[in-house]
Amino acid sequence: MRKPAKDKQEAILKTALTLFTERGFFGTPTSLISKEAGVATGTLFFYFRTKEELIDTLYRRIKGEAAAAMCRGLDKEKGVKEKLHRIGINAVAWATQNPEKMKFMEQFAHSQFVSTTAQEEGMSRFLFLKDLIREGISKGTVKDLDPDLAVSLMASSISGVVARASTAITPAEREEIIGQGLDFVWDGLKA
Amino acid sequence: MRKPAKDKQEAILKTALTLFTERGFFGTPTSLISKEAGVATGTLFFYFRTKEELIDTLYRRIKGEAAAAMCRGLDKEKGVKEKLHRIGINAVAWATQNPEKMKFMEQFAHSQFVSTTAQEEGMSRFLFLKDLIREGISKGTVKDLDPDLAVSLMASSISGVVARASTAITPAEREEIIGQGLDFVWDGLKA
Amino acid sequence: MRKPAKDKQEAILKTALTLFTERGFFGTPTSLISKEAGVATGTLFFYFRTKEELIDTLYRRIKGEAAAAMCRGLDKEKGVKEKLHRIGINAVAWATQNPEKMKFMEQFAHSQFVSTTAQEEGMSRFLFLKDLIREGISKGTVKDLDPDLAVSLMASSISGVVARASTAITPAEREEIIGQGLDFVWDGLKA
Amino acid sequence: MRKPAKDKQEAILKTALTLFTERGFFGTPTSLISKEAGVATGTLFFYFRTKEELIDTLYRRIKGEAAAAMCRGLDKEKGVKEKLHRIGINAVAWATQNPEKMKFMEQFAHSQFVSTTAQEEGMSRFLFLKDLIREGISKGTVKDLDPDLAVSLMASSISGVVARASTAITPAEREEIIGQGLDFVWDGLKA
DNA sequence: TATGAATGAGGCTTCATTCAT
DNA sequence: TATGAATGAAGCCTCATTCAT
Repeated sequence: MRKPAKDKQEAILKTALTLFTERGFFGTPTSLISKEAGVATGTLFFYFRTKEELIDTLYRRIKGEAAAAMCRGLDKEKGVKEKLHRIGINAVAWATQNPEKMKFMEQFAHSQFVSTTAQEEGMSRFLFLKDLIREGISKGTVKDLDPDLAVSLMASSISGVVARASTAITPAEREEIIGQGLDFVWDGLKA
Repeated sequence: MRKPAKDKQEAILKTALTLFTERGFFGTPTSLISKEAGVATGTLFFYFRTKEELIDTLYRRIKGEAAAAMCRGLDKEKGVKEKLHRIGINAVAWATQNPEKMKFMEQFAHSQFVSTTAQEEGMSRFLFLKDLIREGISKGTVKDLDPDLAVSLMASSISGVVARASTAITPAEREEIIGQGLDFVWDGLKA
Repeated sequence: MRKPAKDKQEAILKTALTLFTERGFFGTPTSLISKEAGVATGTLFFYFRTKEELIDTLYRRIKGEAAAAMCRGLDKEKGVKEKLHRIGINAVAWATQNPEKMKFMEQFAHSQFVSTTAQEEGMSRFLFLKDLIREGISKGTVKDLDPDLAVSLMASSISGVVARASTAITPAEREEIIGQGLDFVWDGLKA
Repeated sequence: MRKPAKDKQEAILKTALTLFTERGFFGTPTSLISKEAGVATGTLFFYFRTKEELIDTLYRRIKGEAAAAMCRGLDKEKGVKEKLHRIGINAVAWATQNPEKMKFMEQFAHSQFVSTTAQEEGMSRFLFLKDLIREGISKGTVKDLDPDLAVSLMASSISGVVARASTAITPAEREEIIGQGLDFVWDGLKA
């Protein structure tokens, strides 16, 4: 029964994500991860040399997933405004549908001590956003502001929207909140 | 030799703030805090029953300081727009001038496992902001959006501005960034 | 009852010596040392940062003791022969009376991986032996051989004597063995 | 592709010898041995039931080799003196030419916790030496000393010679050292 | 108030060994 | 014969916390 290769690795990653978001990186012993994942302690360290490597791997995966989700259907949009809007919708949708992953990423971003390599590597995936902002500025659709600031503001605003949206009671209310949030961002950016 | 009592407590708090922002809550042993603060290990636990209590105390203090800083000169402003602008300026100024404290608060906000009591208590200090937003909406100066969302967006945007501002090289550049950031917020909120 | 300072440190060193000689460095968990010494696990690491540091400390101590024992009464002897003889007697006597310490040192000397610093430092204590050999050579009492070789041969021969002496049944037999061993060394060295 | 079977077993033994002398028994994980030997972890345990058995096998082999080397050309020598001298030359030559194996044997001899069976079995190969000493004593060529002591002294002296010889810089220097060492032994033993 | 030696639960990681293939 | 993923006991060490002084 040693067939389903990598099955255990997946189980570990999945369990780790849940536990980390529930209890934090430091509140989650590796022993608990392996127990909940149904594998031996040694198995975790067979797939990930250290706890930190496990966290990093998780981060890279999720960051990739998020980046992919944000770009979904992006090529169908023509104007900068539409593209930014689509990105916003995608981002908020992904974050709302994957609250654990969102929480994980925020925890990661704000934790000292965890590998900065992964942090920087993750950022590189969002360079296209900066380019989009630049394009908007040159076309006169977007205000003439610092592109890095614009990216930073978009990211943090989405965070803010998601935080509020997650306390919404009805789906309708949540939709409403999300719509208002995206308007805020666009009104803040447009020329 | 006539050191005012509580001197050591202050030393502990000050040292803890620095170490926590440098190394994170979990990367900072209490033994290191006491050593760097120049007191014995036991002394720390004389003033704070647990490490968590030390963190909480620090949080409450800083949150109070931040709230006070945000309100500075607020009564001199008349309109809602002016008031919101002043709050924004104050907030960004405080965060920029107290990067350690800002970093501490963000770390605190995103760490599971640390007391939620302090977290909620801290939030209560910002209720006045919500009232201000409501006032703006009723007067027609501010968009008709969910007040909680507005507060959340303001807070996260300020975070975004500060993150970008902290990478600015010249003071002039920083001022520029801050100005653009505040414009973003207001344009996003105004009716 | 926290008075007898350093008492626990001594207990740890003493227990460690016994256990290391009985079970080897690697066959002796630090947890066993602390248990047998009647202290908490943490206490061991309060006095010695690592297991290796404990081993090193023990080594340095014992090496110092051995060196001191070898020199006992040395100034009363006049000729080189008498001095070498006294050193031999002292060395064998010490080793025979401190079998644990002797075993510890041999184990240490032959274990890879343990700090070489202590090993070299220990050697320096025996430089006087080399000088004595040199003196004997120049006076024509000792054969003209390489002084380093002579020191090495003395040390290893003493090891050989002790190994055999430790299997002696009666004290008289042991004395006989020791006498023969010392004769061997001197006959091997004399001009 | 027609590799003679047992090829892997040889590779394991060879690699193990090198690693053990470089890093010690406990500093060498079986996983490292198999990796360096180019075989799977399981393969090592196919040929040797336990790590200890691997060490024992290595020990027995090397001890046999050493014993054989010591006896080389022994039947051509007539007198006891000549025989002892030949043994000495052979022993030192073997040890000098096989430093890894020598180091391995010394490490083995001084490590507690490793099987004593092999240790005793190995000793039995050197009984002929004791007989030779006895013969020398009865013929009046060798001092009248305890034969066990004599064997012990010869073994340890050879160890001492090798230790010093291994730090020699030129081959000529080494030859010189070895010659002096053998003289020491004989002068120490002769009647 | 202040000290710092002492505690011990618990964390991360290693590694000899097994076993299904 | 040979593989290597999987196991889990056990090791070293950390660190929040206590308490006698």
